[in-house]
Amino acid sequence: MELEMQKVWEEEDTYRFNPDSDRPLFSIDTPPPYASGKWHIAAAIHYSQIDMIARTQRMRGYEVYFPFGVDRNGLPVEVETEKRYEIKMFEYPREEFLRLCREFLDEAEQDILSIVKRLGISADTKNYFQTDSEKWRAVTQATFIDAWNKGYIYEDYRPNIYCPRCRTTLADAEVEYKELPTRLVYLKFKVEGSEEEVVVATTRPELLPACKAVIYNPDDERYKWLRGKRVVTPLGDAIPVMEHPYADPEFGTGLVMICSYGDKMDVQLFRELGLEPKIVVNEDGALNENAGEYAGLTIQEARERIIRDLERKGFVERIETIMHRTPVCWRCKTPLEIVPMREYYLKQVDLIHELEEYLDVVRFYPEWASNYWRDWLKSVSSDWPISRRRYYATEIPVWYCKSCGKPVLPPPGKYYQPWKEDPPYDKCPHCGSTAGFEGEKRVFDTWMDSSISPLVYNGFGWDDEFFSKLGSSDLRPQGKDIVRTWLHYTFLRVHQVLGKPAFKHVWISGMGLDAKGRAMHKSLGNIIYPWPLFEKYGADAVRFFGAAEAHHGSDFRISERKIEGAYKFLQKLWNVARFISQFEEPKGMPELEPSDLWILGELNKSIRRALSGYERFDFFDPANEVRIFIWDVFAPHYIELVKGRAYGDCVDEGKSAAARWTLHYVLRAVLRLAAPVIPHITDYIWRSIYGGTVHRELFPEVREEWDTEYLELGRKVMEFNSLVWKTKKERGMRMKDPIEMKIPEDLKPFEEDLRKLHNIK
RNA sequence: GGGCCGGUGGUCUAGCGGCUAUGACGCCGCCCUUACGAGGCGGAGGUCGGGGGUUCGAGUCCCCCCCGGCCCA
Repeated sequence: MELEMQKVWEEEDTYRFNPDSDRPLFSIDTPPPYASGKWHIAAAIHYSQIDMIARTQRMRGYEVYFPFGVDRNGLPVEVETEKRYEIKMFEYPREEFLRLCREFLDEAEQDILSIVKRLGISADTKNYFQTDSEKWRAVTQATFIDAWNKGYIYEDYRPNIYCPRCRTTLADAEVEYKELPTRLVYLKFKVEGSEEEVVVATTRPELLPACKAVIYNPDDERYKWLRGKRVVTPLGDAIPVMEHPYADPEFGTGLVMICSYGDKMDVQLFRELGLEPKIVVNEDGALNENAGEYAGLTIQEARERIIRDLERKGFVERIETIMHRTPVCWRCKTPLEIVPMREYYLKQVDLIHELEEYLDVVRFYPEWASNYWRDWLKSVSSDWPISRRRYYATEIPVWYCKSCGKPVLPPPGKYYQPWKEDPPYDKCPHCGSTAGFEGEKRVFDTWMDSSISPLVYNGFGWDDEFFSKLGSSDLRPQGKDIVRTWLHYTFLRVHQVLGKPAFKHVWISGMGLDAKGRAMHKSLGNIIYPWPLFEKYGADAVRFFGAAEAHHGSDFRISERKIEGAYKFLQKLWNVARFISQFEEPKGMPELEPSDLWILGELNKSIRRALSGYERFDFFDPANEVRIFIWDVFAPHYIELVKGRAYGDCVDEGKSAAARWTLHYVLRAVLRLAAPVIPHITDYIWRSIYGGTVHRELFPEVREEWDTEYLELGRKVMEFNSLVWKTKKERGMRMKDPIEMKIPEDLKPFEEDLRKLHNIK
């Protein structure tokens, strides 16, 4: 049934976006999933929730632009490709390596697209975007050229976080921390001009050649006497002893050696203390000539060697093994180094204040999720290094004049590959030389591409007319884990390009966890794949679970039990619809009976709750409200109550019509209310009973004239029903058996329906 | 170490100072038969994360701590 619906939607293009519609436009900045590896169920649910947003907006009267894109740039695919073919990127021809990456991406992409389609996601997957397409990359480069012209780009030589394995610099956001066992080596330093010794503990003995100072905490009385003195390292260098609060008296001996560079703190201390760095680690992760006899060794080798040497010479007091919080590469988990390199930077520090103002105008769902971004803005302290020494990414569109060496940029609008192409000019604008140009070999950080998604999707740089209608996207839906990267960078970049907030609405979701509450990771082996669940329960059941399981914004645990429960609810809905479909729907509204007014009042209540949930893009209330209404109220009480009347058993035609009319009215309302969450079954029913598609309908409205006193009485009817059923059971009677019962005075209006239902004499 | 969010029976959830703490899913009995492999009736299951305090009275307000998730240092 679901597959059948999906085919119909595709054939009739149900969700086609018409930019010239007279409805207000609403555009969604769909997260482009990364095309590597297989999707787990949490990702599938995330995208179906985003789909619910799109469907909600359609039913609220918007013309919704819901594009789809696939992220194909960057490290992960390079790593996967290296693994699959057992090759090393830098030892492989660049062109050829790119081809292998593309092959891998095409496969992964198809896997994702098939899941997206199976979920019934109403995005435009026919014309999907790819972040590595010429179209997208040309826009990335155009916005870079724009930023360059506006003075946001600069190149600087400074310490960078560097992954020796991936041979690239990393942004702060790409650094992870891992507790790793490390040896803490206690080294003896001599105090200059005396025979006294002090002991310094370090996890990085191989950086001893780069050691430029030793610090202690100003509150640490043990070392006050060292103030102003110098100490001699085991390698014979005399270096100053300084006070700095960074030194933790509890760690090691309380003395810390400062080297260029062991970690980010070293970088800061070198600056603060005015020390001259001595660089000993090269870009390939090996020590250089500054390391003296250790030159040419890798960091690991140098560490072993220096420990051995120093032990032999008696400089090692002792060695402890500790758990140390080590910065590692987010992708390959290799411990990171700090290496000074020349890199391009995009300014952001100067703009933080302007971005903070957006916190007041952009609406976050849930409201408190804005804290994620607010906190990050507070802690941004350096500009964004945007160049990378990798292959599979957008090239930096710069050539350098072979004569004067100055950078020259091409005009925006085209996709450039400077490492293999000639520039679109032959004379240097700086020196006039025609000596030719050297193409830039570096590429961009992939967030440079993804951070302009709301521009690319909406036509910026490739369809001006389209873009003029849409502007930047209206809503960004995404997970909370990438606020400081994707969300932050998008606001930054769009601000630089347009001078406006990228979005009006930002929707932040929690994470789907496994049954024990852990995130799904390959390494944990706890990944739940979606296909078996689709086959057993269908996409709607999975979607319903995704909506009804937890409030928006909080993490939720995946439970097959609950998905099964959702499936049962869908069955119930199906049968309710089947029952109602046997009755003809009366044309005009007949005069309604108390029972009818009661259920319509209940319906009002449910519509109110559901719509207020939809307004917040929170599907918890809508899903649960519909379920409770159908399952606990409408089916067991109202339908039972009016069954006889609907069939027309010994009642007049008007009363029968009232029941039939109400049944259909409620069904129509409920189907529309549930359509964003469970699009397949609702449309299937809608089409077979009423014709047309439910997905082009609007949400049902509250009709206040139905907020009557029967609403309250109806609750009593439900209690009375229970009482009758219980009494019959106690007396060992069958449900159909006639019974003598007194109907409470206040339920008189319902008397006729009640008598029929319970066969009351 | 800091920030944010959260912590109510196995799971999700109502509750926003006041009766013996909701409801759902799941579980266990019994019953029934239908628009429905569904339903009806009953049942087991909770120190409301812990400890203090405010109050006549606290999941509900305040403080401290613990745990989980995410992020940062």
